[in-house]
Amino acid sequence: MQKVLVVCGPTATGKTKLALRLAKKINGELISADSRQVYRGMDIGTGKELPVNLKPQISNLKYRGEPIVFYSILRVKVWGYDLVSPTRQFNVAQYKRFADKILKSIVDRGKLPIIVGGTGLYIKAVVDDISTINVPANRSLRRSLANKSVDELYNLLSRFDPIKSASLNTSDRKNPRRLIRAIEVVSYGEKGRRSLKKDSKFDTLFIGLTLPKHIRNDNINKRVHKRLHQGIIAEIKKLLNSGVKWSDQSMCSIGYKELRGYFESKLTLEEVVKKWKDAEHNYAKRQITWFKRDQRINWFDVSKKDYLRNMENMVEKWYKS
RNA sequence: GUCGAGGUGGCGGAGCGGACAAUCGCACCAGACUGUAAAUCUGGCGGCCGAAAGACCUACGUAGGUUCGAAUCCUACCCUCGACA
Repeated sequence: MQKVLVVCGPTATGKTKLALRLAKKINGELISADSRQVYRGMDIGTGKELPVNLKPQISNLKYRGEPIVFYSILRVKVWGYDLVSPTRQFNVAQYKRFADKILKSIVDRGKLPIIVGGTGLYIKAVVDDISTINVPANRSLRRSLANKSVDELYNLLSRFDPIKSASLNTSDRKNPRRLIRAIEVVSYGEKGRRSLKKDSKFDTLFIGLTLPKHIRNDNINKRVHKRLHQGIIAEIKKLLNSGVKWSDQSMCSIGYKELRGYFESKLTLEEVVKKWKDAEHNYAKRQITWFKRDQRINWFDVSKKDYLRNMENMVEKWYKS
């Protein structure tokens, strides 16, 4: 069975660095599972591990008619950066199509695919698949539903798909985005749903990286300042000048959306930095909540002395088996 | 020093005699998640007991007072801010 290594966990734990190290050791290539690093020109704020002046290389693979680029970092190929323009929408389905293709290509070349990132849903889509992933967005439906209250949406869903509506938890019942998506899925009809195979087609090893909260938050705070020094403000200026709008999906990324208040002179840099840090802390928490549920993940506390040796032992043992 | 505004939970900020342990936002804690996922959404959030209902305690600058009852009214004092000196 095809082996796939997954390196996941909350932000600011050093996933990419670790994955690069492992890739060198066991001849792997990285596939970034990160919903923001897909955007071109958003480098500093999304934390792409790019050495200065490193240029992307063009592969012979295509995605939506365009050649897929990759970066060669420490002689390891890294895929998943710079997939689309930041003026575009992006979603799991697109990611899945891209990742499946790259994964196959890595395997074909006899290398080990290493999926690395903090976007749990993206990892899930590749490793476990998502049954309704092929139901496309229905713009006009979404538009017509946009102003409805959650109760109206819920009632609508109940009418079309009572089983689905009854199965929703109290949180999702009040989540307009999910309700609209659920309606979108029913209205697409049965052809949109496919049953998933119970058994994964991969032999997957999950490595999860953690840090005690105070260290993690400290890392995050330092990283915020680092990114400011690296020039995220200039990066945003450049994006705006090139036609990216604050309302674009890409710009609602942490770091960017907080800086908006500063750009519009509504907040001081200090206030913005505080918000930015808070947003990162909250994000890390959400990631932890997501990943915690996955029993397959082998967790390693990065602040512990022997974590590297223990983890590498585990990976090597799995790799050779 | 005088005049004016104000002092409320970790912070911002409502409340201005009973329905107030105190709207709401932030932070914080916990959770959800199947095409926006760095998104979106849910619950909790003074203390103590409790599964819960609920009880009790301590709280709206400090000290008194009025009242059956005060974060809300009165008095004095302390502090902050603005204006005038």
